[in-house]
Amino acid sequence: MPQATTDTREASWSEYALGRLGEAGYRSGGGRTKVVEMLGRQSCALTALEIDRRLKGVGRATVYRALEQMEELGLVQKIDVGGDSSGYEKVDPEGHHHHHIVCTDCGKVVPFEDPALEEVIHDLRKPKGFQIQSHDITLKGTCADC
Amino acid sequence: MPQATTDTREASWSEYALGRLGEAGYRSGGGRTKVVEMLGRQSCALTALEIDRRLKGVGRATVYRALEQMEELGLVQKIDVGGDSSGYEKVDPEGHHHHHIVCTDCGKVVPFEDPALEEVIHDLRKPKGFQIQSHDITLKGTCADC
DNA sequence: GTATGTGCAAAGGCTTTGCACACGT
DNA sequence: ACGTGTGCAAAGCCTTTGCACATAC
Repeated sequence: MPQATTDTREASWSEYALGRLGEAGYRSGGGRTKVVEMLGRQSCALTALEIDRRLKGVGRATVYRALEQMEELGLVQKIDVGGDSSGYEKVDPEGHHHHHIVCTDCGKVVPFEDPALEEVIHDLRKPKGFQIQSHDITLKGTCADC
Repeated sequence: MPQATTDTREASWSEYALGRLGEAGYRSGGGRTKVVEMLGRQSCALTALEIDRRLKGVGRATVYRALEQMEELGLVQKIDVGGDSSGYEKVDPEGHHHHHIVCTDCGKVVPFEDPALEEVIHDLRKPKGFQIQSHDITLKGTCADC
């Protein structure tokens, strides 16, 4: 039952994120909750403007503020999607994640994952004194349609 | 003679870049040449505004246009330096390159390289039909001073 | 001499901030 | 009731574009 499993994972991220926001001292407001639920439904990145466009009743400022707060708590990650605006996607609390390939011609973003890559990144010898919080790998190239 | 070796490498990138720009049909203009030489002197990324600030006689538009043209030819690479603006750095024609760690607190950018990482990236199984041109890996965390 | 390169200034687009009002606690 | 969250509009900042002049070929 792959579909059910996916739904459960996504639903639990929203709950998890709302919980963490509560613990961090944020009150539960309508706008931010909608942003959280919107991101929870996505499997890949969305730009702030795209979220704003889809969330009709929510102000643009609220979207940006919610994303900023969640990024600070490590609930979402800002990623480079190769345009003027950046993409945001939920961070899996269990550490499972993917990376992105961006088509330099049409702008399409395709997610991919690679266990060997994760392993190397994890074992990386970091420069002196750095405490790594996240990593973001973006491949650029041209897709089959371009 | 490590110093001499470095100087040679950097000087040859400027020449190489200017040559490629010429082959691509661009005339040699004063502003763009200064941008090329400025990038040639750097070992790591610089933002467009930083280049503009340092190049007193050159217009901001010229800096952006030069960077855009060079990125299209694959002479420079645009990288995410975790702020409002993006960084640009020269691409080594021999394929030798590094990646970046950005401090989320102070914004400091530190370069690093890792042969094992390069190997894995190179051997990566790309999604169907994608032709990879470049890759950009950014680690985020806090540095020793933060 | 003609087409391209350049600098300045204005415009454009994404993001942030100020402020008054609504809502959660 | 008090303080936080929200939406709207204005401001900010980086980047791009328009245009007239200078420069390369």
